[in-house]
Amino acid sequence: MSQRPGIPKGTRDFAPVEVAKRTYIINTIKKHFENFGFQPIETPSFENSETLMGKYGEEGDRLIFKILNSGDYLRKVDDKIYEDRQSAALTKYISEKALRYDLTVPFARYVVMHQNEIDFPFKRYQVQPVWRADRPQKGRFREFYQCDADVVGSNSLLQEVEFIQLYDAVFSSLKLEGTTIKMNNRKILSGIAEVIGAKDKLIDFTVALDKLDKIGAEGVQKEMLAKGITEEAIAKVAPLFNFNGTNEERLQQLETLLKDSEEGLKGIEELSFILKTIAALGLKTATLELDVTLARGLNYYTGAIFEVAAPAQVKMGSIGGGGRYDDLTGVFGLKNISGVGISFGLDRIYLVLEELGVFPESLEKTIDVLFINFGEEEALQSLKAVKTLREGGVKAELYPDNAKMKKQMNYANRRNVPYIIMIGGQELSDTTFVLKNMENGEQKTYPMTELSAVFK
RNA sequence: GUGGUUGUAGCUCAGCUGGUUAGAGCGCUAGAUUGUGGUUCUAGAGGUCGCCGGUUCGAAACCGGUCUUCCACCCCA
Repeated sequence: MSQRPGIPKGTRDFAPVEVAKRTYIINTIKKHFENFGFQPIETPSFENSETLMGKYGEEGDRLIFKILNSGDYLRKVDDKIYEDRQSAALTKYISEKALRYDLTVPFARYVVMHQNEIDFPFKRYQVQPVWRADRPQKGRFREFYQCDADVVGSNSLLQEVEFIQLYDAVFSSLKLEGTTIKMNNRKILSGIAEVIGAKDKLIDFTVALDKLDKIGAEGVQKEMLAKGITEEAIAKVAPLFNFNGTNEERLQQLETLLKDSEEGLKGIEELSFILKTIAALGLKTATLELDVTLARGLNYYTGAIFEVAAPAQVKMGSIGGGGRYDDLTGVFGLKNISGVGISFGLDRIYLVLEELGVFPESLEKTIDVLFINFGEEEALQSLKAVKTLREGGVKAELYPDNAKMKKQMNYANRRNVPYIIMIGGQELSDTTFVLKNMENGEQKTYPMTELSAVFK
């Protein structure tokens, strides 16, 4: 009996064209990472559970793929725990390893483990798959690639400035124009929570605020009330619900709101510096926008928070995100090391480029030239030519069988081969070859000696 | 994790309130065309109707479960 083939939900196979397009994106990103001075590292696809658990909040723990222990793992489980059937409690007895959930936490672990070999500030990049036990949707998978660049060991806000330039450089290079880099600062969010007297409800407050563009001002107020934030407090933040104008104007409004919060004012100062510096340097195709409702990754971000939105005409969640985390390595025992980094969502960028039709056409081409097979002797002559071309860097191949011409031509067509070369009985005796342009159908006979020159 | 949605040929989809042998277009294979592809014509191959169970004389269709797809929450790249 043969079994029905299938792959787990949220995972994909990639065809040759898709791999070509993904490689194109990855190479573009890597090129810019290196251009900005980042160095690559890689970490294992799975980590000890304790390295990952508790780093992404309760929700995160649920989405981490756990790996079942090897061997007779149930034997070691306490009878009481086993009989209670509490999955969460049982997990730590039967699973000690888990698949990587993102690249930031493993990086923090790496920094702590290798602190004595690292020269700070350390700029690293990492392009590897991560796994989340999420329910798939458009642009959301259970296995996907993240492309991260982070700097640890520098408190300078110039790092934030560099990351904004990096986003701009990569997206411009990918012809993905019109992206919006949204920026906020954890200190501003804390400051707002402080001045409205809801400091203890920071997370609830920001999570609700983050939904402004989705559920509107009324929805946000409703959710805040439900989370126990008072009406007076909500009235104080009301100006944020109609927050517009230039970045400068927004900063001024914030300054008024946060005049009594030392932390909030610090956040404004940071944002102000970054905005001013970027304004002086200029961006190619991206727009930098101050967005006080942006509140992602609060479990570890302490300063700047970034998120990149695709051009408005594409309906897609964020295609990148990042921020500053002052104490990520703290949980692994290394204090006072500040980090800041950004991430590119490869799979989503792919979908956006596809939708906008901005992948280079050349990615569709598989080989430069196909030789038609006319029989044993002709094939040998063709193979000699193939060898010469390959040595010159031309992607060439000979059709393996002496099949009908139509079949061989069809094959060339389907593979988008731009040229074919025919060496049949006539050409064999003349030591010539026929070059045919598959696009316009033109063909011409050349002496064999001109083979390499033709492809220059 | 919650609620909903989807599944019929390789692909896109028809298939009536349950009723003979489940169809179309595209694609594929072969021929027309033994050294010339994309066009045209002709013929052909290809289906556990997602899977399991139930209702029924009879199920692709109705019901339950399950898997998958997509969507809204949650969260997030």
